[in-house]
Amino acid sequence: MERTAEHTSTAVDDYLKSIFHLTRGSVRAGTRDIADALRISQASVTAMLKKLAAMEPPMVDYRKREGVVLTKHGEKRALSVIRHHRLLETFLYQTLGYSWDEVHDEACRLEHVISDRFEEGLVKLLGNPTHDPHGDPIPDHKLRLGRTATEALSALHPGDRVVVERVDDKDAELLRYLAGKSVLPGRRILVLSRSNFDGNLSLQVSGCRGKVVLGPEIAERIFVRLDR
Amino acid sequence: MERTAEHTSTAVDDYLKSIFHLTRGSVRAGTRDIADALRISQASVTAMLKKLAAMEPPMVDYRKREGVVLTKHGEKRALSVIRHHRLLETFLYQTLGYSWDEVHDEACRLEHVISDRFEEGLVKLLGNPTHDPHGDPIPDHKLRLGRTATEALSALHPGDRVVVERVDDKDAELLRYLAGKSVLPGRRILVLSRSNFDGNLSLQVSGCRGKVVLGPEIAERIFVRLDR
DNA sequence: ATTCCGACTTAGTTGAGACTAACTTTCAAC
DNA sequence: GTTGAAAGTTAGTCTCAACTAAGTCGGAAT
Repeated sequence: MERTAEHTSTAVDDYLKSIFHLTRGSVRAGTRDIADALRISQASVTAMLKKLAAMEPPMVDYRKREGVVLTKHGEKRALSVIRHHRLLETFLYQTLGYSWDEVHDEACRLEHVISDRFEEGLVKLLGNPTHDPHGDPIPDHKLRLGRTATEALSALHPGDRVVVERVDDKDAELLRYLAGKSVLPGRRILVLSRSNFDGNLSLQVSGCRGKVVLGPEIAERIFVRLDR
Repeated sequence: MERTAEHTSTAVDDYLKSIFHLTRGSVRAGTRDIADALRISQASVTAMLKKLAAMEPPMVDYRKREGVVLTKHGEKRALSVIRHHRLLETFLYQTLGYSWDEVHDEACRLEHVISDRFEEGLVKLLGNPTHDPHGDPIPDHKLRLGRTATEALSALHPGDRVVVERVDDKDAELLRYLAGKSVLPGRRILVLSRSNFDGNLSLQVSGCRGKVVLGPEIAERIFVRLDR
């Protein structure tokens, strides 16, 4: 009902979130990468990057043909949206009984709309959680992002014992597939072998009889820490 | 993140909701009334009414200079949004610990965005509630709106004993004021007297020592049923 | 019957945020 | 060094939903 203009729009939030994720590792995000992540045209991205850079205070440092990074302000805003997103995922999973693969899309819609009061309510209800259902760390109330030293499952060798920490949450079909194989955050895994031919990993998963075989593209999206 | 186009937009939802509320009682809603309710210009309303009438299926029956009513489809949609709104208010109040006057604005933002799955989760969590914290009936899953035979407190006479059923929820300041006087849904009230001079009502409220005096504009926004 | 006011409509504009089409820059391969 | 593709930018357009300004309509009071 209330036609209250938000300080930053849904679209702006989405751009900042994408840039945040894309600039983990690489220094600057390219127009192309952002366009692909948001499934919009490159031209639209160029236009928006100019706006983000022209805001007061500026949300990004944008240089033509060199890409963007977030400014301090842009990063704060991105982390705030990510905090909302991950708190919501945790809530949907724990309180509303959503399955693992359903939480992402709903959280994407709600994250732009909830107030500080709502966030506070969730924190209290959920007991100040530190990780969402996929194992991603939830930025704290000062928007400091916890790090969990992890590596991709695909980088392991036979004999390694690890615990699943986090799974890339973008792809609902993948999540459903992995849930079927019991590859969930918290599960322990023993790497049995790796094929020299196709790179497939053969795994023993705790609480699951028989072995699980995963292709390298999938193993790259599962993050683990060493067990013990 | 996902740029999924909703079937009806936030703006459309708000128009349908307004028209629904305005056409309780009066037959057709006028452009002026809708403009005031949504705090936008008359011209904007005229433009949107044309669009709503041109939709497939049409959401309203609009006749120039005669006003609008909802069609069956428009009413279904309005009731769906109202169901979302009132379920959310109940959730915010009961589960997240919001106060009486905080729930409306937050629900107004969330109501457009939650999925059927979310609605279902709320219903299960809250035990299929029939009324929101202000006493308004929540449309059921078939979108049938329960009626509670009530009359405005302002229509009562000295000696009447009533129970507060519902309070107009639009005005957060009013809600805070009434909460301070313990005029809440469920409270019993005895009407002590009414002033011939200014129409003020003098009341005895259950669980509250001393009497409460309310002006007629306020009493018009409090709905009650007879006690016993 | 005229007048006047308020409700309503029309016409034209704006700003967000998307799009396509066409041009430029960069860079790797030859 | 030229060339060709991929990445990036510019220019112009579209839709949505708001706006203002300038009319029109209709009913009540004179």
